[in-house]
Amino acid sequence: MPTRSTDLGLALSEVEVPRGFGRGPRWWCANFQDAGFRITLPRQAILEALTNNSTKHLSAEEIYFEVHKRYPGVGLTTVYRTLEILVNMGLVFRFDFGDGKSRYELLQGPNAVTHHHHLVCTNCGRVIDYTEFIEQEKGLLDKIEKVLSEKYKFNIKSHQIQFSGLCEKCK
Amino acid sequence: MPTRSTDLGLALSEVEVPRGFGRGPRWWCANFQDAGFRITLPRQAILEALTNNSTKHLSAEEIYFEVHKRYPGVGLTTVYRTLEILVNMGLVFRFDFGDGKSRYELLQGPNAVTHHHHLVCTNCGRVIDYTEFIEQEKGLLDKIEKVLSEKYKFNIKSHQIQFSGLCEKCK
DNA sequence: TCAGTAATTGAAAATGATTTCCATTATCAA
DNA sequence: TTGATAATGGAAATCATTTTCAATTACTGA
Ligand SMILES: [Mn+2]
Ligand SMILES: [Mn+2]
Ligand SMILES: [Zn+2]
Ligand SMILES: [Zn+2]
Repeated sequence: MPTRSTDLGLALSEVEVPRGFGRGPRWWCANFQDAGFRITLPRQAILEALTNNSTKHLSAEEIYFEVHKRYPGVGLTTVYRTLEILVNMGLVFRFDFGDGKSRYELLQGPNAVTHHHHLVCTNCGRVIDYTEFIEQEKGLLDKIEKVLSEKYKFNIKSHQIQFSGLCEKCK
Repeated sequence: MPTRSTDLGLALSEVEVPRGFGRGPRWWCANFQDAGFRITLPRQAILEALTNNSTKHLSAEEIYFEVHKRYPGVGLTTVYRTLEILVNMGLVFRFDFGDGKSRYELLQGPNAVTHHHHLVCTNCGRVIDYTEFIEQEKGLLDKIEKVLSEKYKFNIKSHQIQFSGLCEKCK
């Protein structure tokens, strides 16, 4: 018997030695297993949806719709639950752009978008990712983070820079 | 008759020529009048609550409680409505620190807190204002703002920098 | 391989912040 | 002082998110 398999039909060798992406192996399985969480079909589906839309800023419901196309049995509640886990594990970042719902962005994996910050239109909600000056931002923030961590005894996990205003159409 | 008075009992000379603060004259009246809004008792009460708590990060309901102490007739709905106006006028900034409710900070007036950014505990919700490196941050952000405004045709109104992590007690 | 056990799930109900409605009241220009 | 209309507050509606709970499923250990 070359590979054992789980009830999900996932070859364990894939779980243990991820190599590709997209339809293929699952780079994030180790994260789940290490944290004591199980690998389930809904969780796969949700990661897949995030991966296939890594340049967007999907809400929980939008992720649910995305998942629903291929896995109609997955519920919205599970989407919320999985997103919470992913945020806590640091694989996903949760944003609030002021439209009343949380929005999520994949931080890890081969398909993750590179480090960037945001420009948000307060009128229509449009969000632009920008990477201009990102190195300078990163340099300054690293320095600040070091000082603040020590002074305020904070264990800093992440940062966020956001500009708000009116986009071309809205101003 | 030296000064006329409004139905609110506010001497018009105070409205037109604000000079002090706290219990006294109303620096923000011009903002409301210029924007075509009326000066009302609920609005005074809300500005007063924000002014007397400018170092906190009150939610709409907390502002409502604060207002309620002195003006029990003012409703929560009006607090929400007034906050929206204040945010749009740029007198108040709306934050989301991840606890499910918006929080507000006074930006203008003699009692406003100086320009700063935030450190947020994702576990207990504690928020720390920091001003370390604020000049360097401001310098860099101004430069970035100039470039982004032009490149993306955005009319940038404000920015935000936020660090998230665990505070001393929670880590 | 397989059963036992605890984790996970989906649907429905609950929650809670914010918004909408609407009849009444108050501001303020004339 | 008065009239047009902006503003108000309470109740009801909305809507994103959370909770509940009985049924299902993944994984452990034999
Ligand atoms: Mn982004
Ligand atoms: Mn602050
Ligand atoms: Zn816009
Ligand atoms: Zn804390």
